[in-house]
Amino acid sequence: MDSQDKVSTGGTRRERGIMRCKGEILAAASALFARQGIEKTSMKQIAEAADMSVGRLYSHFKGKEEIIRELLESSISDLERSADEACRLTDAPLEQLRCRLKAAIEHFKEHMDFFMIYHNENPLSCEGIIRKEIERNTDIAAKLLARAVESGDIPPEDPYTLAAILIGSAHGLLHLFAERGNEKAFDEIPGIIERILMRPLEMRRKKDLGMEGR
Amino acid sequence: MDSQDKVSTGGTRRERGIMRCKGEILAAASALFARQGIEKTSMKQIAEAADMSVGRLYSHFKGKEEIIRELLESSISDLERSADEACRLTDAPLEQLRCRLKAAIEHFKEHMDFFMIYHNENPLSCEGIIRKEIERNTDIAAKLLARAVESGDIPPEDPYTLAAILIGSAHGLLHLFAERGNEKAFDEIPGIIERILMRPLEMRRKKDLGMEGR
Amino acid sequence: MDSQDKVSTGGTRRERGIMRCKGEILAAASALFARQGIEKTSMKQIAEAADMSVGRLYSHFKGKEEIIRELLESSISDLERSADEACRLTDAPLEQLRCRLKAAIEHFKEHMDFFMIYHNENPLSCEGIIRKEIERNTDIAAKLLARAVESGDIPPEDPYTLAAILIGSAHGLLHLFAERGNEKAFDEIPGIIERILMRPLEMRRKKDLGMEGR
Amino acid sequence: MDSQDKVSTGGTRRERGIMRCKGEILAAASALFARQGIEKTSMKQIAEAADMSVGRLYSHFKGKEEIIRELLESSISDLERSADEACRLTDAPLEQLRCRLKAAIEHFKEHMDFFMIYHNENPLSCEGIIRKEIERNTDIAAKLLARAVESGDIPPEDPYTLAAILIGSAHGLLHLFAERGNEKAFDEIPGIIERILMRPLEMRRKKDLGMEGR
DNA sequence: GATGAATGAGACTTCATTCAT
DNA sequence: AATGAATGAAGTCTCATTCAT
Repeated sequence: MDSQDKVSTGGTRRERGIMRCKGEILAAASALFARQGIEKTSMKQIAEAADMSVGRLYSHFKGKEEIIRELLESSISDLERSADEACRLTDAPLEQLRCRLKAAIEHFKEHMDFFMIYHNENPLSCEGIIRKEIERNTDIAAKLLARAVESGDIPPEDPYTLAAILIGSAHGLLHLFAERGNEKAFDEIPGIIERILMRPLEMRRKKDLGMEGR
Repeated sequence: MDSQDKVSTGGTRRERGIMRCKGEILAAASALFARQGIEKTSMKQIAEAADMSVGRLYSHFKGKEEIIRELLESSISDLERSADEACRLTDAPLEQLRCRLKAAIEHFKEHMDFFMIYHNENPLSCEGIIRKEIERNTDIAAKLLARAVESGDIPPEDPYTLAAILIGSAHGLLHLFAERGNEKAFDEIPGIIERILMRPLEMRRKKDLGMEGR
Repeated sequence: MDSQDKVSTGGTRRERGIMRCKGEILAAASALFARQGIEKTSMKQIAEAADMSVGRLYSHFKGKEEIIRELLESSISDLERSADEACRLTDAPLEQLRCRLKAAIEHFKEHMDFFMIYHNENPLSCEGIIRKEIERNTDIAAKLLARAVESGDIPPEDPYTLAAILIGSAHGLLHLFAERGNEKAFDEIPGIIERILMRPLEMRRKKDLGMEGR
Repeated sequence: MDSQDKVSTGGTRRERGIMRCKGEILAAASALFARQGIEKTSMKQIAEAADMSVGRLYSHFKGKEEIIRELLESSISDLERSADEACRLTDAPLEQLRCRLKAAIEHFKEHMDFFMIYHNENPLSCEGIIRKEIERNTDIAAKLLARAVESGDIPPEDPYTLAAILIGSAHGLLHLFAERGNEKAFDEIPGIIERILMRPLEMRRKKDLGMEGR
């Protein structure tokens, strides 16, 4: 369901061929970037990994920069789509946040190459695409949290602060488990965050309410 | 009290000149690394920023690699020293953790260049120095948290999980405030973490105890 | 029949193009090395002499070291092949020695660039390739001389001593004639060595035998 | 008795100091050149080996080139002086040749550093000083041999040819023994050359005379 | 369009030489 | 005169990009 798999749908046969080719390039680049970093990966290496000539890379992309940008943008848009789809079934802000978090973590688990790039690469590289995505994510989370504050689900904390803590915690746990080579543990992250972060927040609000009720 | 300022003490006049020069190189490199990343910074740029010839860099450092290593190692050891000194006055594990966190954040605030490098650079670069430091910090925090669990200060959660959340949250908040160019807000981070993470943890434990007490 | 001329046989058109290119690089390098020495020849000079860009050199060779090694090794192996082929028709050790000497001298005459490198270059350079070749040649000559001693063709001198004298004399004469720019005189060297060195040696043996015969 | 030891004679105290200093530089350079080659030896290395600053090298020599030239010239002039002195006691050309050869070999044995430089270094380097010395030596030997031919001591061969063989043989043997690390064997070289080269030459002449006598 | 050899700018590094102290 | 830090030219090598086939 991600960009590399999208190659076989729509367009003429030629267009599909082109998309397949672009997909192969991006897949090869992704694997190399994840393993050895973007800067240390040369166009020749990408061409060899994608089993094609260097020249063909330039038929499909303007240059290395564009490969990086397109890879990051498509990966990020896949990630966003996953998150967006995951929270369609509910309107409750905290529920949406939980769904988005779970979807994002699942996505990383399924796309470890992207995870490695996203977590290891300098977020300033390639015009700050990664940095912008982090900001964007924080924004979305903060808006949901603002609604949760308004509706009294959680105490009146600054939503951006809460978002930063939430996302930072998730990153920290992903890092910890990835370091240990224990990607299966990714599944536990939503539960951990629920127990350590979300429930206490909600509890605090309920307790306050209970006290107010007297 | 950090490596760049240590320039003016001890040694002959010539030695002090040498140390000043090394300091100037490291300062110039630090600023460039922070702004544009390590890989994108050339020896020529460092030399120009430090207002000297390229050759002089090689009188003081074996090569680019050594500049990076020395900069990171001295910065990290400064950071560690700050943290170690900050927690000397207490034995209580949670108190030590709070002190270390506060010291680290203050250190980052005082050394924004290092902060940018530490937070943006690929943690695998330069033999994984940054990665090791993150692991080391997680280790220290986890050990303190383990003691806190044992002594019943916090509920029996996995200490590494808690450490990852704590440090991840701090990173997230640092990132948020740095993004906004609001470094003054760094000071609020310990309070935020106290309120959102630490107190609920401790409360949960006390409530449990209270319930047990019945 | 030597490496530079082997260009036009076998392979696809492209492969032949590549071999031609390698050949041109080796030819240009050979001429420069002969004229001004290996160390004093830069990659830029080689590229200019071969009428190509510096980068192209690195498409065909890993670096300068490899150009030197490949040039020396192929030249030396050509020399050895010439010598080996020249002595196939006889089994008599002294006859083989004469054939090898003649072939080597003819080879040098045909490949003056290689001769200059072989005779002028520091024999320790490039992992001692030249030094090893000299040793190897001395070994071969010494073994043939040992057989000649055993079979009574020459008096019982130490074969390595004789080999060193033989090869040293040849080198001395090559040097003398090369210095004078008189490469045609190379042809006379086998005759000279025959008259001054070989015949007296054989004569001595025969005289001894004659005396024994009484 | 060579240039390095000459420092303590003549001139004012200052001049002697300067000469001592030059001698130390040349001695240090000589050792380094012998061990690792001229090109691979840097001015800094020479200064360190001579236990002085780089700047001082330039007080005594115009540059690296001049150190090389002066070292080679003084070493060569020592060698020549040894040879010249050795043949003062006789007028017979062949006897003079024998004395010169013996003196040269002894000189090499006593000054292995110079021997290594003389035998390994590219004879074209430094304006061809080594090459000129070889030519000069060949000239001297050839002139003595010409006299020997004239006076009927040896048969009427071309004296330059004989000289090249003689010197080439000596070089070959020096090489052989040096390679084996057996410098003591240098002493045997005059005897070997006598037996293998000189005596047969003289014998041939005598035999011819004897035959003529009938 | 596809190929991959070729280009050439630019990175890192070394070192002979200079010069302020 | 002595020092050795500083200079900067020059060398080796890499790699994104181009272009003839």
